[in-house]
Amino acid sequence: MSNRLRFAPSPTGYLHVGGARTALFNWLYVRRYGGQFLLRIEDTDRARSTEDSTRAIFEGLRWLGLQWDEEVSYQGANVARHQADARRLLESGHAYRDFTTPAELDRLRGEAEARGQAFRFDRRLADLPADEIDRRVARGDPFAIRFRVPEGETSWDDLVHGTITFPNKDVDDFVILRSDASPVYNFAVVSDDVDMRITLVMRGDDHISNTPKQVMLYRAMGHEPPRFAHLPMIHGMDGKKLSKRHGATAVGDYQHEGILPAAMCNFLALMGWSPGGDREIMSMDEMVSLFSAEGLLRKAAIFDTKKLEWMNGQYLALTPATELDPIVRPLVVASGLVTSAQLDARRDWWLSLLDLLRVRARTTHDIARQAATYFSDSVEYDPDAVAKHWKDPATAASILRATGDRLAATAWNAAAMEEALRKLAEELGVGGGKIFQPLRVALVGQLASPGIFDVLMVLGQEKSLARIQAAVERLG
RNA sequence: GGCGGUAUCGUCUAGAGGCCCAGGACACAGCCCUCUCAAGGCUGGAACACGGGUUCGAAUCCCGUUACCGCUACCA
Repeated sequence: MSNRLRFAPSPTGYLHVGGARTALFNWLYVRRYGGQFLLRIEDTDRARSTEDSTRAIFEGLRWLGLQWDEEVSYQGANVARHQADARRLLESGHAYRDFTTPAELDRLRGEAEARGQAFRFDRRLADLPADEIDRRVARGDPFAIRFRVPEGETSWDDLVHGTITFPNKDVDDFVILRSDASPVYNFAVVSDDVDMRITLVMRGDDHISNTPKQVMLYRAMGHEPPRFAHLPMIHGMDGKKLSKRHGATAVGDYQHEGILPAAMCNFLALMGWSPGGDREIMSMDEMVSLFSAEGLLRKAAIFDTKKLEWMNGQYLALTPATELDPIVRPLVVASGLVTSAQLDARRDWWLSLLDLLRVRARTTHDIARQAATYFSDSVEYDPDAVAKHWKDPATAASILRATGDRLAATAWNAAAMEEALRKLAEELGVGGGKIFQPLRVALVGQLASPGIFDVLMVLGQEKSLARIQAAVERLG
């Protein structure tokens, strides 16, 4: 039988990195072992669900490259089936009507707490004579439908944890259909997973305690439960569940901070899974072929953005300029210094600039930021750079004047220019840095840049000479 | 409280009884390379939660303790 896995987020926010990781593993599993990867939006909680977050989930998944098979399903559209399933459970005796009101339940819970005891729902509370039940139903009294948990114990063979067993006595008769006839989460999930013919449920391990309930529901409904794999949580740097306090937690945040989707997937894959050995940087294809359920980890991982950025830097260095172009281009165009058409007109030049910058950037924003000076007409001088390399204006001006003269008389190629400037340094009796550094400030205004001859080449003769001239004037 | 889950450097992890007085990566520090910054190379500090077993031998198996996390809702 072919594998059918699903990712089932509730649209109550954005696509969380934890959710993205879960989606990624479901996707990897299907890619590796074959089958379908499905998406189900769990929007039964009308009050908290929004279309915006549904859209954010789609966008996040698409950005990461996790395309789902078949049509998206919406849990909210399945309520009629949930109700029918509940009714069937009622008829078969696996469930019963409970007329206890929520207020009464609250009272009982409060009393138990006051006594220092754990509140347990007592089935006898709902144990009414049949004619009394009929009378109340006829009268229209509200009731919830509760599942009758059987004697014994419930266990399953978890793909990541091995066998997990729960004594049934530890699980209360839980509500499956509220008095307003809306289904409760644990029930809707089972009804939907049965309907979608899900074979493996891979989700966060915060659902482990829900699993015995779901397994019992499958059996009561006459179905074999699917397999389960409970993935570890992702925590923030303080070891607590990742939340807004930890800063960026939505995959969209990272997209906007200039992280590449491939880097994000690679990083996420390493939270809760390891290919074994020392493998770290892996393309999507490599991850697919390396993925295995055996490599799934049990321990919660802490999300370390420092390592994500490092990894992104690795990807930037690995990604050809032609692939970076569509990502970085909108960023530099947004700076207003250049138009997309102008970039097209000098495409080779633009790609070579990207090549220069990508190897020393950690995010695509770093690239865009550093690219700005190559488009602008004037140079913005960083005060620190000026203080360091133009410390003595007169000396700086004279060196720059000499540099400019020499460059003007040299063929505009890196090798020739390097030879000329090194010769100049020798004549002046100084090290190369004494020339290159002031020159760097004149050309880009910054302490750091790509190699100075690369900068000269990419800036071009006219612009370079003009900037040197401008620097000399400013210093003089 | 009850039940369940987890436990290797600050962080991500390798490790499936001897190869481990524990390896790699991020971060940190130092050095090298070098026109700067990255990248790269080298070096350093840094961990098997604790206590009992089992075994000739345990990070690896068992038990207990502790800590953390989750569930314990007519939330999802």
